Amino acid sequence: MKPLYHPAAADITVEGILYALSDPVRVRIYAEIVRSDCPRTCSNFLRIDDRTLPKSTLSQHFKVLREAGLIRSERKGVEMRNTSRCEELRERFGDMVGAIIDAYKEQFARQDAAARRETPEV
Amino acid sequence: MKPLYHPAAADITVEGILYALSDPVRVRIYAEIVRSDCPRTCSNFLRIDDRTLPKSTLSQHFKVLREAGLIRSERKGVEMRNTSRCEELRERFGDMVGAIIDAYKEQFARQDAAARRETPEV
DNA sequence: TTTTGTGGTTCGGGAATTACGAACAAATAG
DNA sequence: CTATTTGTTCGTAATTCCCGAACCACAAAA
Repeated sequence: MKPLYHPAAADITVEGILYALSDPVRVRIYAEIVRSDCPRTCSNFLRIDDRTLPKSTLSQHFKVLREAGLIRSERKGVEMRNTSRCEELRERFGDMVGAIIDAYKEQFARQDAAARRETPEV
Repeated sequence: MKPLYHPAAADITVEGILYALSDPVRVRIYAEIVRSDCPRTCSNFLRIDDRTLPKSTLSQHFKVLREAGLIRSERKGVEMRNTSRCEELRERFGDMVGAIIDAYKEQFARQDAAARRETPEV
């Protein structure tokens, strides 16, 4: 099986990060990886945001996150342990990634609130 | 001619902004608009980053920036005045956009430095 | 050791986007 | 009016994206 490509910290680009995080599904995944203590696997996200995603699609999303430099993936037996590269990113980009995640969090909260207003619970 | 669509501040999304700024050409344009005192026009950017861009492509880039909510465009005679929507963006997203621009600035500086090392001037 | 199961990747093709040349539109100058 | 300048729209080729099907690697069961 092909080795997993991870860019060196110096090769991580802003455009790569922004592109990776410009997809709501990928952000949900990334935010959960950041938030979580233990590493997350691909199949932790088969259901996300009320949608069921095929695993081929998920695999692609993880690849994008990995090759953008946002996460580190290690095979551990059958599964893949994904962890965030926080420290390296902060080192290189200051609080940019944090600011993005925060902005998304607020947006998701708004959207959830709006949805709840539409459908005021069953 | 069709009216120009500008999203209301409340309708600006994080993913829209990240996507718009995940293209190096668009970032150069946006950064220049932010930096500049007077409004910038489309044809200010026919040459950018050592490439010549067709104006149809440029027009699309401006449209993406506008519809993401990053810039405001007003027809003034034959040309289009583009200004940044800084205040609204800061209001809504804090320092996210600023952090992105700063990160890009540093990256561009690095890349220019690396290029100069390759070609140590004629 | 074969079989079965699980987690994930790769491949292929249709759908959706993107880039850009050509034609067009609107304002202004001569 | 005609010519110029600035920018948009349209059509199409090229690229990218999504997802089902097939596949690969490892582990545990038989």
